[in-house]
Parts: sequence; structure tokens; C-alpha cells
Amino acid sequence: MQKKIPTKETFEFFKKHDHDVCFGDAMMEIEKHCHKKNLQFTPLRRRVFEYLLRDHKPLGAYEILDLLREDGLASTPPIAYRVLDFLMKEGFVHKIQGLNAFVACSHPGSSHSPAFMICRKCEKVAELDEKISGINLGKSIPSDFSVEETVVEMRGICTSCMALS
Amino acid sequence: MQKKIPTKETFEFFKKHDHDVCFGDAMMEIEKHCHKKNLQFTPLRRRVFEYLLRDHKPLGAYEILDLLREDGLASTPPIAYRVLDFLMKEGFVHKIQGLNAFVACSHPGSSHSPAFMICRKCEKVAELDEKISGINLGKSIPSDFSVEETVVEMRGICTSCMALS
DNA sequence: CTATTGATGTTATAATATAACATTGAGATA
DNA sequence: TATCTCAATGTTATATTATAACATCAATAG
Repeated sequence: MQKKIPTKETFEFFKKHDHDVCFGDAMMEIEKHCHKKNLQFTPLRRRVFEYLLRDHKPLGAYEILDLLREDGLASTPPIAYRVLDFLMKEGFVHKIQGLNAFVACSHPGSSHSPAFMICRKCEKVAELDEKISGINLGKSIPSDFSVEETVVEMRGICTSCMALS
Repeated sequence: MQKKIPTKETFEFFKKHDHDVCFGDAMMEIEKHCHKKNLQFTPLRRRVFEYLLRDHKPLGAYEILDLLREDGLASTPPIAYRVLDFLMKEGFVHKIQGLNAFVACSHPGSSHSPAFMICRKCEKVAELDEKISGINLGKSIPSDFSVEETVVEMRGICTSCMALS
């Protein structure tokens, strides 16, 4: 059992937030999830998830491999892709299609069609869930198509980076 | 000058539509556009655009290169990517991020944040404009991010393919 | 005519991702 | 204990997607 942690608002990621809480929260969630589903949250999986949680910047598979190599771990492509597949399948990591990169999920558990805001300057990413974004694609589409999965990505610039220019 | 062609509804692409009209319409548009902007709609660019217009299936860059090779034309990667860049820049082709593939735009001219419905079975793609989709991301996002570009893709199954199962 | 420019052509390589198979280690079971 | 099984990890090779850098060519502006 862990202490209750205040809900964070996703779109605050571009501002300051308590990242230690954020990090610990996510770790706790994935541990709980894996325990419940009898899945192995192995050192390798933990390590990769840590890289992704460090800040809200997406990492490419080969960046992850570089980090693994620095840490003296195995670092051939399948290693990274397999771990990422696992983390994505369990809903703790998303792929950012527009960047060929991977980012830790900010709302694990909440059933989602995530939407991402990607800052083109700092490259950080914020994830919006449907309630915040007001986006719900499934409901807005024509009747001759049945949606199974959605990708929503917005490129732009975040307030912090805007302030710097 | 050309005869006025009836507006097509984008989401009818998964059903039957008059593809000759559709094709001719698009060709006319791009010719007009290039003439107006004093851009060269060269044989190579025309050929690639034709491949993309043939049906509403997205083509990968290397598929386009195969078609060029079959047609006895130059077919090294930069050829395809350059033409695709041109067609995308002018708004007549979009990239489908989830497929690493390219598709002819269905609403050239209409200022858009396109949304795509991609059938996982027949692999055809329909493009929705904001009015039809009811999607308008720019308006729904938090105030600490300024959207410059959006990617919206829906994977699923179209009526035609649904009917076959 | 020659200089510039945009388009195309060519060679090489970078970046991203997967297939196929080998090894290991931690339970389950005989 | 022995060994079976299975998921995870490790390894080798290769497929797929994309770009960098530079060469050529043809139209046209000066």
C-alpha cells in the first residue's frame, strides 16, 4: 500500500510539476498492474520504463539502446523493441508515430484513446485523455466505418518554449 | 475551364463512387494549382500522383519506386521521396504515419487538418475534413500549448469489409 | 552565350524495425 | 532430484524506411 497521491493534470506537464511524485506514481502503478496480472516486471523492463519516465521526452528505440549500452546491458535492437512491445501492450507506454519514438503513458489504467501534444522545440510530450481534450473520435465518425484504434498527435509549441522566444 | 463536377462526400470512398470523376477532378485541381503558382507539374510528378489516385489505397515510397521501375523510369529512393515531398508541400498528398505510406488528398484546397480512416482489411483510406468529422483539435486543447499541425488517424474496418465477414 | 535555377539522376549510407533462432533461469511436475 | 516447460533474454542477420551529398540536364533570365 502507498500513500494517496494527488491527481495531476496532464496538461501541466509543460509547466513545472512534482516529477518525483509523478515518477513514483507511475512505478507504483506498473508494479501493481504486473503483480495483479502475474506478469514479470523484470530489471530490464524496469530500466527501460525508468528511462521513459525520466522526463516527458519521447525516446527512440535506438536512444534506449544507447542508454542500455551505457548501463552495461544488452543492447541489440530486439531487446528494446520487445520491452517496448511489452510496455505498450500493458498500456504503460505509447508510441508517438510522428517521431518514431516512445513515451511513458501518463494515464495508465484510464481507458484511453490518447492524444498527444508534442513541443517541436523542447520535444517534450503531454498526453491528454479524452475528458481533458474534448476529443472523442469514435463518436464523431461516419457510419460506414468502425473505429478500433486512434492516433491523435499535435505538433506545436508549449508555453515554456514560447516564453523563451 | 472544366465542367463543374458534383461534390463528393469523402466518407463515401469506402462505398462505390465514380472513380473516373474522382480521378479527373484531382488531376484538374493539381494542374490548376501548379499553373497558378507557376510550379512544374512534370511527367514524373504526374505519374506518381496517378499511382496515388488509382484507388484510395496508400502506397509506400518503395511501392511507388517499384511502379516507376515497372514503367521504366528512374527508381532510386530520392526520386520518390522528392516527388512525395513536392506533392505533400502543395497539399495534394498526405502521409499516413501509421503506415509509413502516402495517399492522395481528397480535399485539396480546403484548408485542413485532415483525419483519416484506415481500413485494416482492404487498406483503403478515407479522408475526413473537419466539417464532416466534427474534429477540430485546435479548439479543444489546453491553453498552455499552441497547435501548429495535427495528425489524426483511425484504424478500423470499413462497411465493405464488414459485409464480407 | 553563360549563369542561374529547379528538376532529375546517382551513390552511398543512416535510421528504424523485424525474423529467426539460441540460451538461460525459474517454477511446475514426474 | 531430474527434467520439462515457458517466458524472458540474448544474438545474428536482414528488411524497411528515409536522407545526405553530389552530378547532370534543360529551360530561361540576364
